[in-house]
Amino acid sequence: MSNYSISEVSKKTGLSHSALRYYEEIGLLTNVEHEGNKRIYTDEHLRRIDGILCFKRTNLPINKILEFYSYEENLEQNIEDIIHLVENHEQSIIQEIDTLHHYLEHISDKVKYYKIVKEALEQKLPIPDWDKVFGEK
Amino acid sequence: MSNYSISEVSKKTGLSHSALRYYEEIGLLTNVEHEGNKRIYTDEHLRRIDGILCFKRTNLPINKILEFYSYEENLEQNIEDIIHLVENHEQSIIQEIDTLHHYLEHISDKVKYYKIVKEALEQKLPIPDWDKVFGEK
DNA sequence: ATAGTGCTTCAAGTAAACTTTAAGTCAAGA
DNA sequence: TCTTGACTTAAAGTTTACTTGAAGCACTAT
Repeated sequence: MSNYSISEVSKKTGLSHSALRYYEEIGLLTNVEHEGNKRIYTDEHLRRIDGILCFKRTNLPINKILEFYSYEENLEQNIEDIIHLVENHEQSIIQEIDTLHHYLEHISDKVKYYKIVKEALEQKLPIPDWDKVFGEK
Repeated sequence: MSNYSISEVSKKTGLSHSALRYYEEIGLLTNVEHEGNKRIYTDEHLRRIDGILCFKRTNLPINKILEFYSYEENLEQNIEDIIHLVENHEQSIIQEIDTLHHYLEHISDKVKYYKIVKEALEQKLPIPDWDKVFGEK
């Protein structure tokens, strides 16, 4: 169990100093001790930050992340809510992956199309229509 | 080739009236004619909006979308840039899908964990540690 | 004649998630 | 002793992508 300065935590987590202070201010990081006038973070904090980043990188808004950790304070009483929250989030990630897959195809088509356009331009041929390349609709 | 009022376009695309006006204001929707004092959208506009939404839903920021359509104005001159833009975007979508898959596993573990916790609570057993359920690290 | 509907403009307001700035504390090193 | 560097606080500022509000025009229905 070691202690870390804000700079060390920033390096380890990729979060800026100001973001770390912001998280503390809004109550997302709690129990940050001060030795003299300096913050001290523990391994416990690092684990919490890992959790936060897991939620954040999957686009759970901060107020929901706050909600999650507030439920965790009293698991017994909030077990239903916490399961609800993480299950919902799981579904929204699955949904988002699906959406991205769907639109990725369109974007890949655009890549193909503009490469064909480039070829045509280089050979001074007429620029082919999208519909001619991919068919109507 | 038909014409559409702002309300019809809003219904068809899911974009709000104000969003449509905003897109016009920033130059993302161009050549919107006014008959009397009313906007008229064409099939051309609907196609453009489809394109915009494809980019938007894959998290391409609006200024990049603007950039894309400004390149399109002069394909010949900007073909390299446009290919660059769509290829970059394609990669960032692939990357994002990957990230989501990665964190989805963690979230699914959380779902499992809290369901086990719920069982334990119901049977008045001690709440198992995360590490006991999933192993260290 | 009046009310309602659907549109218009322009300016100001909003939410999320930080960042920036200004002013100050504290300990170590030259 | 003085300076440097890492830290502190509190308040104001930033960005993105819109939304909201106020005031007004044009047409239709009563």
